Amino acid sequence: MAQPDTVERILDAAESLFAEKGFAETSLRQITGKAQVNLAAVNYHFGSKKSLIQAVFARFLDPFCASLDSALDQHQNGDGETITLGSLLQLLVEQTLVLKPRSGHDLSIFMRLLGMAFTESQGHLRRFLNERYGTTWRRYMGLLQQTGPQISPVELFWRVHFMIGTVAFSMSGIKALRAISESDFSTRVSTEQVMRLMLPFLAAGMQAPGAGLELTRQPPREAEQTDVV
Amino acid sequence: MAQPDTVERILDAAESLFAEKGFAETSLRQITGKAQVNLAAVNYHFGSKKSLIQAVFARFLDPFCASLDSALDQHQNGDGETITLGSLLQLLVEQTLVLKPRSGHDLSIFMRLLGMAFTESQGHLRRFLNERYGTTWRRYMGLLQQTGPQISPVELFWRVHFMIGTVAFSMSGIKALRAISESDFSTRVSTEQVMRLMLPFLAAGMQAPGAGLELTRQPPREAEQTDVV
DNA sequence: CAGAAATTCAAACATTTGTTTGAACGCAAT
DNA sequence: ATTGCGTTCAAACAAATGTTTGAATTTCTG
Repeated sequence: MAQPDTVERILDAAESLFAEKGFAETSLRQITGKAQVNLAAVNYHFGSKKSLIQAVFARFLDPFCASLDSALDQHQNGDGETITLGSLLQLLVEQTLVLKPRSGHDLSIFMRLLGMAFTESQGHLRRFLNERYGTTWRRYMGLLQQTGPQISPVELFWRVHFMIGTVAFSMSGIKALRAISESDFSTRVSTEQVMRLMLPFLAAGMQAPGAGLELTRQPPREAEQTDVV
Repeated sequence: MAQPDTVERILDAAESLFAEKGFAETSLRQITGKAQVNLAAVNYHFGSKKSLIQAVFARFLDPFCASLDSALDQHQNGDGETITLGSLLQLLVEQTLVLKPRSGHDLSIFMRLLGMAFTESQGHLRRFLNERYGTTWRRYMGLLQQTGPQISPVELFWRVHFMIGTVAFSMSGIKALRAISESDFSTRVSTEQVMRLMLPFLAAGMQAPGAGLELTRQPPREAEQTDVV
């Protein structure tokens, strides 16, 4: 290796560009340009643009899920302490904040990418993430259900995604939103402050009484290209 | 005009394709293919792909904002009745549901596009929407503030966007999410049911006590390419 | 019906995209 | 020094994209 890790520089550039403009709107030439490496470097080191996208996610989701998993281990061995919804959410926030240290890593980039993982069409991404992090995710959801909230599993499932939506969306547009917020209220807010503003909103939402909706169980339909997360 | 409105067919195809795959990932050839019109028709009728994107938004935001505006008129003339946060939200939901009637218009498409309007990089879109619907939007935000919630204007501002995030995100991935929900719980939920599940979550979140954050007023920074919504 | 205007169409255009190629380079080990 | 290997580089490639063109066709109008 000649330059201080070409691979890392590509990942850095790709990460921030993806978060800023999306996958399709970001060209390899922009990435290699920003990273100051040769155009062919991406295909040499990663094989393809798709693989690069997956690598970007793997770089922060690998440590995140590992760290979350062990934190869950530790939490479950808390000698009989009942696991509460609050503690599970708190744990998630902690793991998220711990992750930050890497150089210019604004928390918003992390969240933005996470949101894109759900939103974007990119079928290959969803498959990749599901294969690689599905078990951790399902474990967390399972624990969440075990806290015995006053709502049904289905409603809990949706509420978790409502929560993700709030976070992902706010962090997605945070740059533009912050600009409006500033110009309208002459008040500057940091990414962390926005997250802190989010907490009471989310907590209240999660603990709200159920919708009392009659959700009738039905036999699953014939498989219909269920490209599940 | 020869075929049953080429323009309309293009808009229909573009709308559903955009909602499904995003702007950049949708090519004019896919659109014209689905609409069964000639490739050149888009540039002939709309001028460019950008203009087509704006036209797609205008088609449902024009009536929506007009209808919302008059509903606000009517609401404000409610002989002294105090406007509550609840009534304002309720009003928004009503206007949204009224909009549905057009043919195959799943509510999710509407919401998905709305979310994309905030999220996507597409600078031209944000400018277009701000110019065209900014006043209605600011009016609504103003009324929301006048309901005198227990939180600061800044926090209210962010909460509204948290709310939008919940809706937009859930509706964005609703197809995939619904698939998971079905396979995990053998329970089928409609788009409207998801929205109804959302209500208690959102209501509780909006009415939650403030974060109690010290947000210090600061002089606005030098204009920094503030490409505001 | 005839002419004009509007629309559709197939073909081509110029760019941009991701990817591949083969030579040049750098640096370790023999 | 020379060999071998991993890496970088400039150049080119095929495919796809948005757009334009000019003739053909349809629709409207006088």
